[in-house]
Amino acid sequence: MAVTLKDIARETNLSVTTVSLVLNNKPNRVAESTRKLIRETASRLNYYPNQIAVGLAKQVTNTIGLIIPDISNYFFNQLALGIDDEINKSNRAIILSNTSDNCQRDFKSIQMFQARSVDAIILAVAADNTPETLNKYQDFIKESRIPIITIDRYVPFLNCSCIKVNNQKGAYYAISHLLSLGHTSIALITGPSHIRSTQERLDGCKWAFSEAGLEWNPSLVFEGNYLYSSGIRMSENILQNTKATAIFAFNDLMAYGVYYTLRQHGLKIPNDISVVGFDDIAFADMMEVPLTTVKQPIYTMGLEVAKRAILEIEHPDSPKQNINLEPEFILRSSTAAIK
Amino acid sequence: MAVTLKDIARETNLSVTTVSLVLNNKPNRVAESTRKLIRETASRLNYYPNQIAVGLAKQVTNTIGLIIPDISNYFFNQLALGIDDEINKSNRAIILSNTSDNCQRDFKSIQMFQARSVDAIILAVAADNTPETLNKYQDFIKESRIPIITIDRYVPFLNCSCIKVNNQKGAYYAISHLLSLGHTSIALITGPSHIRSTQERLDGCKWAFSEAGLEWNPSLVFEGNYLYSSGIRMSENILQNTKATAIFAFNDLMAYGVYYTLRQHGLKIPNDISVVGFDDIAFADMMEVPLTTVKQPIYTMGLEVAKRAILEIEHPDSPKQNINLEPEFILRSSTAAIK
DNA sequence: TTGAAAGCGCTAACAT
DNA sequence: ATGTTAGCGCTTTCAA
Repeated sequence: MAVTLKDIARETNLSVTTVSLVLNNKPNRVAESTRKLIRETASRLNYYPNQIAVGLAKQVTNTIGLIIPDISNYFFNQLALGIDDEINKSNRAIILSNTSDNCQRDFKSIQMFQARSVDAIILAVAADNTPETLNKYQDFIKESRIPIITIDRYVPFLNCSCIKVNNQKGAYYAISHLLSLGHTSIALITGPSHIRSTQERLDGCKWAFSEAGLEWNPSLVFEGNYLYSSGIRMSENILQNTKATAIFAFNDLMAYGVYYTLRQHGLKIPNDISVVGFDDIAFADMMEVPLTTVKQPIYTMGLEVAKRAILEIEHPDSPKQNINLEPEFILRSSTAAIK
Repeated sequence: MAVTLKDIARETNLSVTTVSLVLNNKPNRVAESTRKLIRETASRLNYYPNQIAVGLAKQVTNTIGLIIPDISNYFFNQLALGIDDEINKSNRAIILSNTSDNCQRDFKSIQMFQARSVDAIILAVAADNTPETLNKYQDFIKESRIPIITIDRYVPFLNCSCIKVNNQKGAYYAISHLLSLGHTSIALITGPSHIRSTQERLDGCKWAFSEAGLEWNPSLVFEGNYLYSSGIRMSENILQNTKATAIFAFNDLMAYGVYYTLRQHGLKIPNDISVVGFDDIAFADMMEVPLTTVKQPIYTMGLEVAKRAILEIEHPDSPKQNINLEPEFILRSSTAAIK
């Protein structure tokens, strides 16, 4: 059994109260000599407060719950890294739940985290939502007395802070770049259309097109699901059904799927076709043709969301906030001027 | 404030004990009618037991601590996925700590997890160890009343279970394959030599060479650090200082570094030089030349270590166990017979 | 300057 | 069949 306050109290012939007071640096005027005595025996006995007991007594657990769809996805593990680094500074711990993009597990995890009295929840909602399940989030969050911060995937009408990248602007950068190279027939591989970030990126594309005075062409829009395999599938479609000279995939994973398909067809990037991605996942420079992409400041986003969570823990009444981080256009070698 | 047992007791005019008994399905003979009443009001009031209080009372938190060097590393996030999936079945939670390969944070995390009364700790020790720090692990683990399971990186003399892949055999597969293709001048890019898994893989290589009646040639051994960049650096060395016709990198990341260097030098894989990796990280099929490698059953390892942790929680006296999982040789396109 | 006592929400041994 | 009581390890109010 670990050393407790009681042990120190017995050892020093003082009360548990006094020991607690001293070890927590409370402003009570405890004699300097006894302070010293307590401190010394505490460190001699290797005392470390039982956080479970502290949690019960103070109703604060110094724990933050993190709910994400897939920790093996670069985006989310990078995020987790940022969160962990920030959380760590304040001596809190993070308790992790992986939902495999199943929103039922979102609900289950929120409940479990509440039962464990986490101080805040950071939530990247699962992708398998329907309008009905979206409502359920509202119920869960409305009743929650602990702050919930959503990340990346904004859920409309949810009264909680949300941190994400400025998707419109990112997509706008991508399309503008391709337009500036003379491409006008640009195929899009999007994410699921019910996901907010997909819609936002789509908006950014439209914005760029309309600014250039170009018509919006729905037959160049292909709905993917953000997975590698759908990049392969959709680019097959694109090759068969369009004369696109460029492809903008709504994330890098799908862009690499495009790479695969083009390789199979003996087409060269960027000479035969230009490709742009979104995210800037790690292994861009491992590819034979480094991918031009829109970089999301993922790690930074992790830091920010953690800071935000801590802020809402410490100031429960602070107004909810929507934070949009700025994307950055990264020019590499997968795009070229049209011939 | 959440609903407590007391609320239900008040609502039903029963004692907290009775309510607790019923809700925990204790074999006390509580009248069926009151059971029903309690169950109904509990679900009506949306009762969910406070896990912190349960933890304090039972000294069991249903929480497992996970300490890993780098969650953004494919190996570890795949592991985390397996652990999470297994843990989840038993309604436990996982509390995560990322050490950035800094062993001081290993110690800090172990301490924190103890303070939080986790039921078990799963530990992949940080890579920055020295003989002195290795001793410190012993102290920490000897004094720990909660089971600690180490993973992947075996620490000698540590009295705790360890789960990892059979590194010797994996390396043996890799070298045997290259030998069978007629390569005899095979360069090795290893990990840090003080890491156990490096030593084991080295052993496997030696075994294969000696079985083939070949001399061990230390000038073909290059010490890397398991990072992409060191794959690049070491393969530069190899090209400059050896006449190797094949390279076995001790992990895939470094193998991709080799890809990079060879590309820079205009060398073709596998015609000019053969490359074998270790791990089988996700994006093998995203590469232009799919990598021949030794697959570690990482996800399975996650499941297994979680099962082992649960077993040691439930049977604290079960003897410690060293489990070696079997690697699998994956033949793709990065190796060819010598010309 | 220090300590007693109540309480956080739950469990469990022991009454009744 | 149900309730009383003590206790898990800590914090905190109030009293001495």
